[in-house]
Amino acid sequence: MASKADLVRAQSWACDLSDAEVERASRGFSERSFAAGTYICHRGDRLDHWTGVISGLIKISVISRAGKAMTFAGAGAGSWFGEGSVLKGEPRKYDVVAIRDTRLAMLNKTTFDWLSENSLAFNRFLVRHLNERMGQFIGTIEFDRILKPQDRVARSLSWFFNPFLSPDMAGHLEITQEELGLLAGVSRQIVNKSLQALQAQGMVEVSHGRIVVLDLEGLTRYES
DNA sequence: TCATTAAATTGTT
DNA sequence: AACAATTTAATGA
Repeated sequence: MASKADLVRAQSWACDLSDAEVERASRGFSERSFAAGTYICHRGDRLDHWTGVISGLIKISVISRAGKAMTFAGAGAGSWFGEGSVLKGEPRKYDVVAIRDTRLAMLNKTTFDWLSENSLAFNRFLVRHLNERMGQFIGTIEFDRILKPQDRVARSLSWFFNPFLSPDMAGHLEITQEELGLLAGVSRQIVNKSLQALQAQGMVEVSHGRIVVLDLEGLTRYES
Protein backbone atom coordinates (compact mmCIF):
# COMPACT_ATOMS: atom_id res chain seq x y z
CA MET A 1 0.00 0.00 0.00
CA ALA A 2 1.44 3.33 -1.06
CA SER A 3 1.71 5.90 1.69
CA LYS A 4 0.46 9.43 1.21
CA ALA A 5 4.05 10.65 1.07
CA ASP A 6 4.71 8.26 -1.81
CA LEU A 7 1.70 9.66 -3.65
CA VAL A 8 2.97 13.18 -3.13
CA ARG A 9 6.45 12.20 -4.24
CA ALA A 10 4.96 10.80 -7.44
CA GLN A 11 3.65 14.22 -8.46
CA SER A 12 5.65 16.22 -10.95
CA TRP A 13 5.97 19.23 -8.64
CA ALA A 14 7.37 17.17 -5.77
CA CYS A 15 10.39 15.49 -7.29
CA ASP A 16 12.84 18.18 -6.11
CA LEU A 17 11.23 18.77 -2.72
CA SER A 18 13.10 17.92 0.46
CA ASP A 19 11.82 15.12 2.71
CA ALA A 20 10.53 17.70 5.18
CA GLU A 21 8.67 19.55 2.43
CA VAL A 22 7.13 16.33 1.15
CA GLU A 23 6.06 15.50 4.69
CA ARG A 24 4.44 18.92 5.03
CA ALA A 25 2.72 18.54 1.66
CA SER A 26 1.39 15.11 2.62
CA ARG A 27 -0.62 16.60 5.45
CA GLY A 28 -2.59 18.84 3.09
CA PHE A 29 -2.97 16.21 0.41
CA SER A 30 -6.15 14.27 -0.30
CA GLU A 31 -7.87 12.31 -3.03
CA ARG A 32 -11.36 12.25 -4.46
CA SER A 33 -13.11 10.31 -7.20
CA PHE A 34 -15.63 11.63 -9.71
CA ALA A 35 -17.87 9.65 -12.05
CA ALA A 36 -17.89 10.48 -15.75
CA GLY A 37 -20.13 13.44 -16.53
CA THR A 38 -20.20 14.93 -13.02
CA TYR A 39 -19.12 18.42 -12.06
CA ILE A 40 -15.95 18.76 -10.03
CA CYS A 41 -16.72 22.40 -9.42
CA HIS A 42 -19.01 25.04 -10.82
CA ARG A 43 -18.16 28.55 -11.84
CA GLY A 44 -18.43 30.72 -8.76
CA ASP A 45 -17.59 27.96 -6.30
CA ARG A 46 -14.95 28.56 -3.72
CA LEU A 47 -12.72 25.56 -3.97
CA ASP A 48 -9.61 26.18 -1.93
CA HIS A 49 -7.54 23.42 -3.42
CA TRP A 50 -4.91 23.08 -6.05
CA THR A 51 -6.03 20.11 -8.08
CA GLY A 52 -4.28 17.39 -10.05
CA VAL A 53 -5.54 14.55 -12.23
CA ILE A 54 -4.28 11.17 -11.08
CA SER A 55 -6.27 9.19 -13.61
CA GLY A 56 -9.11 9.91 -15.99
CA LEU A 57 -9.87 13.08 -17.89
CA ILE A 58 -11.39 16.47 -17.11
CA LYS A 59 -12.32 19.58 -19.04
CA ILE A 60 -12.44 23.22 -18.09
CA SER A 61 -15.44 24.88 -19.65
CA VAL A 62 -18.32 27.31 -19.31
CA ILE A 63 -21.89 27.37 -20.52
CA SER A 64 -22.96 30.73 -21.91
CA ARG A 65 -26.22 32.36 -20.96
CA ALA A 66 -27.56 31.22 -24.33
CA GLY A 67 -26.77 27.65 -23.37
CA LYS A 68 -23.78 27.20 -25.67
CA ALA A 69 -21.03 24.97 -24.32
CA MET A 70 -17.50 26.27 -24.59
CA THR A 71 -14.49 24.19 -23.65
CA PHE A 72 -11.23 25.98 -22.87
CA ALA A 73 -8.96 23.14 -22.02
CA GLY A 74 -8.78 19.48 -21.26
CA ALA A 75 -6.44 17.81 -18.81
CA GLY A 76 -5.33 14.25 -18.33
CA ALA A 77 -3.14 12.28 -15.95
CA GLY A 78 -0.44 14.26 -14.19
CA SER A 79 -1.96 17.64 -14.99
CA TRP A 80 -2.41 20.21 -12.21
CA PHE A 81 -4.71 23.21 -12.46
CA GLY A 82 -6.58 25.84 -10.47
CA GLU A 83 -3.50 27.58 -9.03
CA GLY A 84 -4.92 30.88 -10.24
CA SER A 85 -7.97 30.69 -8.01
CA VAL A 86 -5.92 29.40 -5.07
CA LEU A 87 -3.24 32.08 -5.36
CA LYS A 88 -5.76 34.88 -5.53
CA GLY A 89 -8.27 33.34 -3.12
CA GLU A 90 -10.95 33.96 -5.72
CA PRO A 91 -13.98 31.92 -6.74
CA ARG A 92 -13.52 29.63 -9.72
CA LYS A 93 -14.07 31.33 -13.02
CA TYR A 94 -14.87 28.13 -14.90
CA ASP A 95 -16.72 24.87 -14.59
CA VAL A 96 -14.65 21.73 -14.22
CA VAL A 97 -16.28 18.53 -15.44
CA ALA A 98 -15.10 14.92 -15.41
CA ILE A 99 -15.17 13.55 -18.97
CA ARG A 100 -14.25 10.07 -17.80
CA ASP A 101 -14.30 8.45 -14.38
CA THR A 102 -11.59 10.46 -12.72
CA ARG A 103 -9.44 10.32 -9.62
CA LEU A 104 -8.23 13.70 -8.41
CA ALA A 105 -5.51 14.74 -6.02
CA MET A 106 -6.05 17.90 -4.02
CA LEU A 107 -3.69 20.11 -2.09
CA ASN A 108 -5.37 22.53 0.28
CA LYS A 109 -4.70 26.25 0.15
CA THR A 110 -2.86 26.37 3.47
CA THR A 111 -0.37 23.82 2.26
CA PHE A 112 -0.10 25.37 -1.18
CA ASP A 113 0.67 28.75 0.38
CA TRP A 114 3.18 27.21 2.77
CA LEU A 115 5.04 25.54 -0.09
CA SER A 116 5.11 28.68 -2.19
CA GLU A 117 6.52 30.63 0.76
CA ASN A 118 9.03 28.06 1.93
CA SER A 119 10.14 25.87 -0.92
CA LEU A 120 12.43 27.10 -3.66
CA ALA A 121 11.93 23.88 -5.60
CA PHE A 122 8.17 24.33 -5.52
CA ASN A 123 8.46 27.88 -6.81
CA ARG A 124 10.72 26.79 -9.62
CA PHE A 125 8.07 24.31 -10.60
CA LEU A 126 5.31 26.93 -10.47
CA VAL A 127 7.18 29.34 -12.69
CA ARG A 128 7.90 26.65 -15.22
CA HIS A 129 4.33 25.43 -15.01
CA LEU A 130 2.84 28.89 -15.59
CA ASN A 131 5.27 29.54 -18.40
CA GLU A 132 4.40 26.31 -20.15
CA ARG A 133 0.71 27.03 -19.78
CA MET A 134 1.23 30.52 -21.17
CA GLY A 135 2.97 29.05 -24.19
CA GLN A 136 0.02 26.83 -24.81
CA PHE A 137 -2.42 29.72 -24.64
CA ILE A 138 -0.31 31.85 -26.98
CA GLY A 139 -0.54 28.90 -29.33
CA THR A 140 -4.33 29.02 -29.19
CA ILE A 141 -4.33 32.56 -30.57
CA GLU A 142 -2.44 31.46 -33.66
CA PHE A 143 -4.76 28.51 -33.67
CA ASP A 144 -7.87 30.70 -33.74
CA ARG A 145 -6.70 33.07 -36.41
CA ILE A 146 -4.62 31.04 -38.81
CA LEU A 147 -5.12 27.32 -38.60
CA LYS A 148 -7.58 25.23 -40.55
CA PRO A 149 -10.07 22.91 -38.87
CA GLN A 150 -8.00 19.75 -39.17
CA ASP A 151 -4.96 21.57 -37.81
CA ARG A 152 -6.98 22.56 -34.78
CA VAL A 153 -7.98 18.99 -34.16
CA ALA A 154 -4.36 17.85 -34.38
CA ARG A 155 -3.10 20.52 -32.01
CA SER A 156 -5.97 20.11 -29.56
CA LEU A 157 -4.98 16.49 -29.33
CA SER A 158 -1.35 17.36 -28.74
CA TRP A 159 -2.24 19.54 -25.75
CA PHE A 160 -3.18 16.49 -23.75
CA PHE A 161 0.33 15.17 -24.19
CA ASN A 162 2.45 18.15 -23.19
CA PRO A 163 5.19 16.27 -21.32
CA PHE A 164 5.57 18.99 -18.72
CA LEU A 165 1.92 19.85 -18.11
CA SER A 166 0.62 16.27 -18.33
CA PRO A 167 3.60 14.07 -17.47
CA ASP A 168 1.60 10.96 -16.61
CA MET A 169 -0.27 10.58 -19.89
CA ALA A 170 0.29 7.26 -21.57
CA GLY A 171 0.35 7.38 -25.34
CA HIS A 172 -3.40 7.26 -25.69
CA LEU A 173 -6.54 9.19 -24.84
CA GLU A 174 -10.07 8.05 -24.10
CA ILE A 175 -12.27 10.78 -25.48
CA THR A 176 -15.26 10.93 -27.80
CA GLN A 177 -15.08 12.77 -31.08
CA GLU A 178 -17.83 15.05 -29.80
CA GLU A 179 -15.77 16.13 -26.77
CA LEU A 180 -12.73 16.67 -28.94
CA GLY A 181 -14.88 18.84 -31.20
CA LEU A 182 -15.95 21.01 -28.27
CA LEU A 183 -12.33 21.48 -27.30
CA ALA A 184 -11.07 22.23 -30.82
CA GLY A 185 -14.04 24.44 -31.64
CA VAL A 186 -15.08 22.39 -34.67
CA SER A 187 -18.04 20.18 -35.46
CA ARG A 188 -18.09 16.48 -34.71
CA GLN A 189 -18.08 15.80 -38.45
CA ILE A 190 -14.86 17.74 -38.92
CA VAL A 191 -13.29 15.83 -36.05
CA ASN A 192 -14.32 12.58 -37.65
CA LYS A 193 -12.83 13.47 -41.05
CA SER A 194 -9.72 14.96 -39.50
CA LEU A 195 -9.00 11.91 -37.41
CA GLN A 196 -9.37 9.71 -40.46
CA ALA A 197 -6.90 11.91 -42.32
CA LEU A 198 -4.45 11.92 -39.41
CA GLN A 199 -4.73 8.17 -39.19
CA ALA A 200 -4.03 7.82 -42.91
CA GLN A 201 -0.88 9.86 -42.32
CA GLY A 202 0.15 7.47 -39.56
CA MET A 203 0.04 10.09 -36.79
CA VAL A 204 -2.75 8.55 -34.74
CA GLU A 205 -4.68 5.33 -34.44
CA VAL A 206 -8.39 5.74 -33.77
CA SER A 207 -10.79 3.21 -32.35
CA HIS A 208 -14.07 3.37 -30.49
CA GLY A 209 -13.80 6.13 -27.91
CA ARG A 210 -10.04 5.97 -27.97
CA ILE A 211 -7.19 7.69 -29.78
CA VAL A 212 -3.61 6.42 -29.77
CA VAL A 213 -0.97 9.03 -30.55
CA LEU A 214 1.86 7.74 -32.70
CA ASP A 215 3.60 10.98 -33.66
CA LEU A 216 3.26 13.62 -30.95
CA GLU A 217 5.90 15.88 -32.45
CA GLY A 218 4.01 15.87 -35.74
CA LEU A 219 0.70 16.72 -34.10
CA THR A 220 2.20 19.54 -32.08
CA ARG A 221 3.33 21.42 -35.17
CA TYR A 222 0.71 20.10 -37.55
CA GLU A 223 -0.28 22.41 -40.36
CA SER A 224 -1.88 21.10 -43.51
C1' DT B 1 -19.86 -18.29 -21.57
C1' DC B 2 -23.14 -16.89 -24.89
C1' DA B 3 -27.16 -14.43 -26.77
C1' DT B 4 -30.10 -10.46 -26.50
C1' DT B 5 -30.88 -5.74 -25.88
C1' DA B 6 -30.03 -0.92 -24.83
C1' DA B 7 -27.01 2.88 -24.97
C1' DA B 8 -23.14 5.28 -26.66
C1' DT B 9 -20.28 6.50 -30.38
C1' DT B 10 -18.93 6.72 -35.04
C1' DG B 11 -19.61 7.35 -40.07
C1' DT B 12 -22.23 9.49 -43.78
C1' DT B 13 -25.38 12.56 -46.10
C1' DA C 1 -29.13 18.24 -38.14
C1' DA C 2 -30.72 13.69 -39.16
C1' DC C 3 -30.02 8.93 -39.99
C1' DA C 4 -27.65 4.48 -40.35
C1' DA C 5 -23.97 1.51 -38.88
C1' DT C 6 -20.96 -0.07 -35.44
C1' DT C 7 -19.08 -0.92 -30.77
C1' DT C 8 -19.54 -1.43 -26.04
C1' DA C 9 -21.88 -2.46 -21.67
C1' DA C 10 -25.48 -4.66 -19.20
C1' DT C 11 -28.54 -8.38 -18.47
C1' DG C 12 -30.08 -12.90 -17.89
C1' DA C 13 -30.22 -17.69 -19.36
